[in-house]
Amino acid sequence: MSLKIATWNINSIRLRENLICKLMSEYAPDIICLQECKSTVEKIPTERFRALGYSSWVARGQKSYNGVAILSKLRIKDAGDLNFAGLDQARHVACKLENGVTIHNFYVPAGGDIPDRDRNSKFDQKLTYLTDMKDWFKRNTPQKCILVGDLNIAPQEDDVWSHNSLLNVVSHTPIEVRHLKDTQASGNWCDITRKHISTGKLYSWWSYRARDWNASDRGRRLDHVWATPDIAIKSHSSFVLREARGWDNPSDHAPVFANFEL
DNA sequence: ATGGTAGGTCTCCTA
Repeated sequence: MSLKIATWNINSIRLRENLICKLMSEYAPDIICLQECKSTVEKIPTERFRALGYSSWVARGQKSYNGVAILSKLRIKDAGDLNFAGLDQARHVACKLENGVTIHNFYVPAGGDIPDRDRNSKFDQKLTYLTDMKDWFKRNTPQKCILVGDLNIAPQEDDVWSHNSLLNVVSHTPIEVRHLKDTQASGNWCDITRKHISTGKLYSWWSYRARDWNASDRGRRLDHVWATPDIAIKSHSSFVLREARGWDNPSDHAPVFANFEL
């Protein structure tokens, strides 16, 4: 069976209901993982999603901040969530499909502005969150798993518009990259996006603050699709839907897609 | 070197 999955930091699921429906109608992923829903679970508008075939869904939410959801055309069997760094925030939800594949959807803390864990508690929480992820996947060896989400780190030089300019900017600092790599290694995760698009600049986020995000193109690849080796060998293509950043009233993130033939 | 925009909500926090 083929499996097409998309991950998208939506920056308010209620404000962007139309854009999600557009993605569903025009690109028809089997599974859409959303982050920054900024909504309690009860207020998520699921009716139109259901009408478009996404009748199985799970979410974790809170008022104003964070929030994650998995909207699926395939029946979801089981769901759960993990709470890392003692934050008690809606930053993770997981589900198991009937074909035995598990999907993890993460929204890693952004980490504030100052890249120093002693001076900035949000940066400390981000690194602790990644360490807790690493420890959890070390203790619970993932198999037949796909991990997606806004991990808020652009690890490679080609994942940012300027490696040198961003070395001291939260999202691309060496200590964050090291933490992300350690997390990746702990679960034996394969970076699916870079498996298929191995060289060249690739971004999934462009700041709202740019005068012209498309012309200046100062992007970062903050959104990721990973898979365990048993699933990774069955992946065959990936893409970032850059055009979605230019849709009306857009999120500052573009959806990232991966295709599998399981 | 600085400030730029966006969303949610309860007047400022977070990204």
